Amino acid sequence: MFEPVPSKVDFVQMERDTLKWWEEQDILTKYLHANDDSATTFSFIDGPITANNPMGVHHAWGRTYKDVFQRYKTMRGFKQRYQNGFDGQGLWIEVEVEKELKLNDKREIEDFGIDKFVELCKERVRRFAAQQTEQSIRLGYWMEWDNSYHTMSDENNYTIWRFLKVCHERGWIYEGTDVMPWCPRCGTGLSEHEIVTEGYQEIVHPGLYVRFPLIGRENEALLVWTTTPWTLAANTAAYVHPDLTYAKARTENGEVLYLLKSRLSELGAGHDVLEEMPGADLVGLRYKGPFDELPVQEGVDHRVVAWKEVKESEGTGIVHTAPGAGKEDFEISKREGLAVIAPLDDFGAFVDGFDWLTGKSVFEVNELIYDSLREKGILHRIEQYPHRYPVCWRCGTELVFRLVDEWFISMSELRSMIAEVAKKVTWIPSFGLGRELDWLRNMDDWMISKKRFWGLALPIFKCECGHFEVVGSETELKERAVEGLEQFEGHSPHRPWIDAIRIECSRCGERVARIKDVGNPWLDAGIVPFSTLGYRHDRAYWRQWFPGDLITESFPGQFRNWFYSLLTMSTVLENAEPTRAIHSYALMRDEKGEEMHKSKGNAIWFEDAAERMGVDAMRWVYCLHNPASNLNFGFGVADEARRRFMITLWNVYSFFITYANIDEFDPRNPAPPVEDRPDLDRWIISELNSLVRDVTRSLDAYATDPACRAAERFVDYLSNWYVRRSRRRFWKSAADEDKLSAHATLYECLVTLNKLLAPVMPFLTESIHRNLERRPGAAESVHLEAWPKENPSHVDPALSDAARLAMRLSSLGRSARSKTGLKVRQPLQKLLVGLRSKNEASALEAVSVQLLEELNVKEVEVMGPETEVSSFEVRADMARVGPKYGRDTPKVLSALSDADPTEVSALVSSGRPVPLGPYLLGPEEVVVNASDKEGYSVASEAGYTVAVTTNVTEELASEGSAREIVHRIQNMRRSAGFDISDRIETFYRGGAAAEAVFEAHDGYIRQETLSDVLTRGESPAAYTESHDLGGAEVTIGVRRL
RNA sequence: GGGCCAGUAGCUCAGCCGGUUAGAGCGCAGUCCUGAUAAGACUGAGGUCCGUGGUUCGAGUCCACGCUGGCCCA
Repeated sequence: MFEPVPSKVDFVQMERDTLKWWEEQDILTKYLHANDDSATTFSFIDGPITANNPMGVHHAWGRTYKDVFQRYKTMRGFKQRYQNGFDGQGLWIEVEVEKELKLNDKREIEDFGIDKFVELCKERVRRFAAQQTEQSIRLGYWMEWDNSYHTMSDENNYTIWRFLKVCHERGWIYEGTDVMPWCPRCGTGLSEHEIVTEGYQEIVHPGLYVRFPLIGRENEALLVWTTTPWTLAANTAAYVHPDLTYAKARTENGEVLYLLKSRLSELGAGHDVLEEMPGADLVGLRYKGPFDELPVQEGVDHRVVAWKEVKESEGTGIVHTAPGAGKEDFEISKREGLAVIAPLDDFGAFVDGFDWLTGKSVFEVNELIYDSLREKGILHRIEQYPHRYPVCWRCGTELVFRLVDEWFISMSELRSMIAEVAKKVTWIPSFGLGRELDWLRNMDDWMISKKRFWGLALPIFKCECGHFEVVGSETELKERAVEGLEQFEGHSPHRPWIDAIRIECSRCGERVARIKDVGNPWLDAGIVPFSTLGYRHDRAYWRQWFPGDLITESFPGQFRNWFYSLLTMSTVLENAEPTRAIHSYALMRDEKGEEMHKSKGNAIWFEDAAERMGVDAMRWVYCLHNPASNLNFGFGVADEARRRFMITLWNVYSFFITYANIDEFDPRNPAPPVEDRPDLDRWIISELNSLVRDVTRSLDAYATDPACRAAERFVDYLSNWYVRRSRRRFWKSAADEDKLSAHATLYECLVTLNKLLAPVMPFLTESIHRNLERRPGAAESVHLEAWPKENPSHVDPALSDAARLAMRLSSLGRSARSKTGLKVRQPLQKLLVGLRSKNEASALEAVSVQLLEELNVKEVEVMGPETEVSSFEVRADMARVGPKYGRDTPKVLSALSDADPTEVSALVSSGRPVPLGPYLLGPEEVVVNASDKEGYSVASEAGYTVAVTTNVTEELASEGSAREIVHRIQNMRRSAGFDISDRIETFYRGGAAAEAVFEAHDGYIRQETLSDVLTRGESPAAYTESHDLGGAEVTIGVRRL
């Protein structure tokens, strides 16, 4: 006996129960070790999740993929590592800890104590790692949770040292001066990766028009435009576009100004153009700078320089430049030999040499700058200028561009090496490779340093003498250390403890400290295929698991972040691909397709989602989706998944259990051989085996969506055709071979389907498995079962075709019937079927009984020429005609359209070829649709035609009434609260016509309603109702026997 | 300015190797069925498959050039 299954189900409660059962039975441990002795391995490398906040539903999406692929491979018998990872070093952690401590900037962190601060960072990571672990378990994500790796681990950090050492040995590490985007609050530079991700906001800045008086041209000035007033203090040059036309114009108040001709409107009305010239004519002119009185400006030669990127669409076409405060400006300054003035310190305040500006923040000097310009009489105008401007992606502070010393890995040699490695990876979706290569072509050298506290301690020791060294391991550090080892001992290789170490400069012998910088966090994640696989200590183990078989991560961003760092580090260390396949997916949006934001209120918390929609539904939505496109996620779509798929599946399962229990079906007994079962059974078994094949192929290719779509189609077949068509086989009283066959077939379908679904919906399938699978040798958990194997000998395309034909004809038949307005309960005499080709006649033969039942007709007949259908449409079957006749096709088509359709259809339906001038079309090459027929209701589609007779004879009407009566009695049985299998006595009383129906169909009514006897009259002991039967009143009573 | 991706029904999306009559779900209007039932089936309305040109007997599908949107880079 199976546990009875309620038709209504609380999936969420079921998930909680299943979680508890897994825990009690320690199923996870059994799963993790299921393939310990397997010779084949599958190496999944987990991209570490940032352990800085609770997990969201977008994380759940990615973690579902990770889980699904690993579960699938487990069922396939692959040995795996199941190691989860947490990412925990870097600025994003620092920012949150700063908020918790209410610290405002780097100086306050230093006052607070770097050691305490760093410990709190570690503590935060551990806290959220624990929470994310709990959430992941709720998601049904099965990993070896007490073996998760951390990027903040010593091993991870030291392995990065090893990588940096190799880079250094190849000469790729250098310290460079560059203008970098800089966050004055965080006091650190941002790499370009960080700035492009989420770094821009719409901000209103002043658009400032300033006159730069030309030297040697009295009363003439350049009209210059800028949106960053503070940079004027560091101005050293002005750009013009050499090819554009500039104008010299006199304004109403007599000033003579130069600017782009197309921007003359900036001067307002009433100006006179004195002269026009190309920008090239202005190049080389000298001007008086706006802040020449500042000490730093002493001796600076301000001149006009050509630059082809000057835009015509904004400003004046004359761009002020401060090479110490702009990235492109700095590059041009190197080319043109311009003076470079670096105005800002770490916190965005002016450095020494700026007189009254020194010590003031860039954010507070605008008014002072305007006053000074006004005083000098060179301020022309100020306007409001809204534009997109970069902000710090962690704290939202406006960035400044600042001249700094940072550490880089040179990409000039590596670039092409990485590209070659990238090509060895299978990218899913395939455009991933193109994106990665595009990034590789365009990227600059990799800036690896960050002037912060919590992160990889860059093992670079730079001496006053200019020499620097990279330490490659903890052993080397201890060997080289000449000071500070005692303070460091017992600590992780982090600031501040590691900063105590001094080594001896191998060039000059001085004692040298580590540079203060920490590392770019993508180093932390990129080293994982080495650090977590024992690269430094156990090469044999590492070789067993490297390269990985698969990683999966959200692609926006990762091409320049994790994918990039993985490829780079693996190229440097081994010149090998870190993973054989990279699976990636797009972004999650809300149900309306808008970005999810906590502040917008449309974000969904993982816990809410898990408790309201259930994680199986969530996982199903994820897996059904094409990962290359954004996923619009919410409660509505999950609800739909539950209704459309899960409840349908559950209903089939519940149906099976109900009848299996009634019939005491025992799956341990031998089932009838498949080849002896009826067509319907062999058909669904065939579909099942095709499903096994399709799902297996899809998951082998890391594609969940085609697998899920195939499963949906199968469940639809199972529910809306197999069970629907088999119901009477389960209802009937006789326990014969046919019934056993039906039970065995449905059982096999459910058990096999359940395994196929197990990776995607681990909870529902576990619940079904535990109830359904009682056979000897079955695993206690579905997740410990072996993956089903396709049995090709059970796949029969002819059965599939026949079933599809039956479904199609049924659908057309229902369409034809619905036009008559007669209920399906009313039997009709005849069904005429027009087939697309003669070959389908045998298929029709095979399914005609199903059609009779499904459409409630007495006979089915193939439509022939003798059936007098009044009008036909004939068409060529292009899939056959096109390839056969090639360029003659148009002639064949026109000949066919000229022919008489009635004659053509007569030939076709009798299976004879159709002569069309020089051509002879085979009957299978023509498609006939019949559109109308006297006395019939017709429906036609795609070459198939179905017609039903509309005439209801007295006999048919009586039978229809009998069916109606059965229907009413069935409902009464339910209203009376009888059990499905209760036997009853039925009483009836009404007019003569109605009573005649009972008498004429006595056997049928008794059989259908489990009535042992039909009694004319009424009984007080019976549950009694009055019914209107085609205008006549009938009183019916039912009594349990 | 360069690269990548997408554009199919009101919405969200399928559509394999080109086959002439393009599908699903949701939504809308209606009908039916119901011993799987807080489901299900069917019917209907709704489509210049972004545009233009090309290849082909035949193009939603392949090619070229555009347009629009998104992402990335400059």
